[in-house]
Amino acid sequence: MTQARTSVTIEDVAARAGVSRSAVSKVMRDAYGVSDAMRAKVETAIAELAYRPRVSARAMRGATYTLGIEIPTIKNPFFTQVISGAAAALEGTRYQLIIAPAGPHHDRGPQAIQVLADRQVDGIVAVSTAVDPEWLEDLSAATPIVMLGRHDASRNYDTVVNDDALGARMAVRHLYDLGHRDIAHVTIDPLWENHLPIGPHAVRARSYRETMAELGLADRTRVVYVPQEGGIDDAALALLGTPDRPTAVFAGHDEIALGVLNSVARLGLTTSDVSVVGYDDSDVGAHPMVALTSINQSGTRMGEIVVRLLLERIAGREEPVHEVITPTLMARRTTVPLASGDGRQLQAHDLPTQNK
Amino acid sequence: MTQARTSVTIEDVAARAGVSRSAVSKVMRDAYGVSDAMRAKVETAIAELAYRPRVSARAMRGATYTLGIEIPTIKNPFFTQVISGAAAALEGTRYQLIIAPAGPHHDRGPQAIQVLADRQVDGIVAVSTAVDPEWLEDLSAATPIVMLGRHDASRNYDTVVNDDALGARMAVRHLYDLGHRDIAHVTIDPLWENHLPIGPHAVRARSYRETMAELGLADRTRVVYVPQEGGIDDAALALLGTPDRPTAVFAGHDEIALGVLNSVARLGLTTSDVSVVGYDDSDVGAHPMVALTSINQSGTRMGEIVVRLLLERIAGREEPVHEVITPTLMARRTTVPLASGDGRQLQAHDLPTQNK
DNA sequence: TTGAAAGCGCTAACAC
DNA sequence: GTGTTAGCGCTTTCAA
Repeated sequence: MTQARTSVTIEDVAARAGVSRSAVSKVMRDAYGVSDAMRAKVETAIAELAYRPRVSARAMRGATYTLGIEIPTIKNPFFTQVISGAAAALEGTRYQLIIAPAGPHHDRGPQAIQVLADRQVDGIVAVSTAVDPEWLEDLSAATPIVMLGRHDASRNYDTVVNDDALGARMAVRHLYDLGHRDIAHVTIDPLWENHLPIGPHAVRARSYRETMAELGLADRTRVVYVPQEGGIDDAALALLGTPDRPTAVFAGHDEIALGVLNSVARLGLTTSDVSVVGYDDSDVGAHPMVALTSINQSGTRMGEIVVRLLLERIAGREEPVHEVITPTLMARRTTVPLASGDGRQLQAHDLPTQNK
Repeated sequence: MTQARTSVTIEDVAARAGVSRSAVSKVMRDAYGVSDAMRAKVETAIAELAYRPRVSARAMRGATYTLGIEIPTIKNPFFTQVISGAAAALEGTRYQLIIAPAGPHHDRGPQAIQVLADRQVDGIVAVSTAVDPEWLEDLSAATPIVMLGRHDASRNYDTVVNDDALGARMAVRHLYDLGHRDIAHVTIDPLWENHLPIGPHAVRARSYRETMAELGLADRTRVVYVPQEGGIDDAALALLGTPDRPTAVFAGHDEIALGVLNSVARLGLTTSDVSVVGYDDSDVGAHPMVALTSINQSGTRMGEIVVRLLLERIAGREEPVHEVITPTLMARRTTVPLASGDGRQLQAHDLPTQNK
């Protein structure tokens, strides 16, 4: 009885409407050369049969009208912001978005991108920087690609990056201006980024070192690496559990910053003991109960830009575009002047400013 | 010069290996009847040419080895937990996961599911309850489907639900045991669930009412609806900004609970004035700086189960399965005894308790 | 303006 | 054990 697993094809629609398959195809893609009468007939038949063209079949000749986005992990809210922005930008177009998460293993980025390519998407947004440039060149020859957060330039693919060097500098200087000198940087293990110096975290780390040096704090420079997922707490506890703990931490992203705050709390400390700055300005961090000072790089906006660039590429643009976003510092309660006692939690004293 | 946009096909591999296309196909699917010698030759050719079979072409005859998951919004961390669980369960299989977010519009669930069906995925996990049962029957006749959080039963699709009635009861009783009588429920607008009484939030709301009635608090019952995305703060401010504000709030999920806490803070109140319970036990809520009391329904575990059921269906199971998960209460700092004093953050006044 | 026909890259009978 | 062949559902020349 169950006819099951068989669905209506373009052939059925053609029969119902009393026209040819190609006629139906033309109507669907509103191609040139269809009379109003035929269009009406076909559209009726489509509606009556609830016909849905199969993307797979279509992919063999034409486009899939699908854009794919690869993200390292769905757990990091910055990436969900990007996705929201991208989805919003696609609203009203005939393109759909599918998402491929790379997951917890630090070498799965290329695999997730490949998953999208195998599915013949019309364009790919990729976030992982752990991708071999050569492989990327090949891939981008066959499919339009936009890389997010990759600090290099290629003739074949577009890039959208935040000015990570500036963001890191702002974070460090903000802490410095509050009187902090012992400023550590906690960031993700560079293994994740395949040791390439072009990922956002590599750039932030470099800028952190440079800024510390500029401020005459080269000897106070301390970088701690944490695994991509999990393990943040252990690393933070180790850093903060020692007598010579830093008075401030600049975290590579908000998730790490939250882990650091977690450890601060577990050690019975407060943000008067350890100031914390994050990166991404996620909703969670912005919540009044957390009030995390953070660098905003507007994931939503980046998502929108990324989609725009991809659609331009699909429409035929050949020259590469490399967009740079300027970040903003959002000062909140997790950064407080050094050596302050507290009210809400702080009063002002003067800080020894040892500028040159 | 750029040969571009043309890639290696099964034909090329066959030629390189000096065998037929079907031989290559068999090796790829490790089907029966290939000599070791041939296998070796073919595998070499595949590697040398970096051949990737096209999922679209494969979809026309066989399987896509792709599972699709539809979620209402990527912003709700519970869904990202489910995705993580599902992805983990797929590790080591040849199946891939793609994600289709429905986005901010409350009627886009079916559309997102359709996106997956159009792409010929081998199975679909769907979360939206705003789906016409009849349409679902049709779809599930053609593609294996597991519905998450849908409190109904069908012969064609499997379901995985949390015992939402129990969870809501636990939340209300927990507050009651702390002395609260004025307990409001803030949940998402039922429009989102298409007015069907089978969605998790509808069930929680019903259970809330019933539990209140059982406790003799029928006249204290108060339900406030908020839009799916955004608008939580406004609704919460309106609820808490009045003199007869409730002393406790049971929120439909953690995101809403965070919004309520946000409003609590903005009104200059603390959780000593208003206790808050959430649902989902998200990472954010569990953070020590938030310490949200919540009902845990283990999204990760649900994701794993959902994948297992789907793979069983694909393997041929016909009889429907309906799994029910038992939730757990995680008591944390956002729920405090009514009228308690205490060190951390509050002074006591006495409240007029007008019990029957 | 319309339709016939030739594939797209792959799988699965079926022959050899 | 291996190759031949017939499509899967669609788009796209190219004739009519």
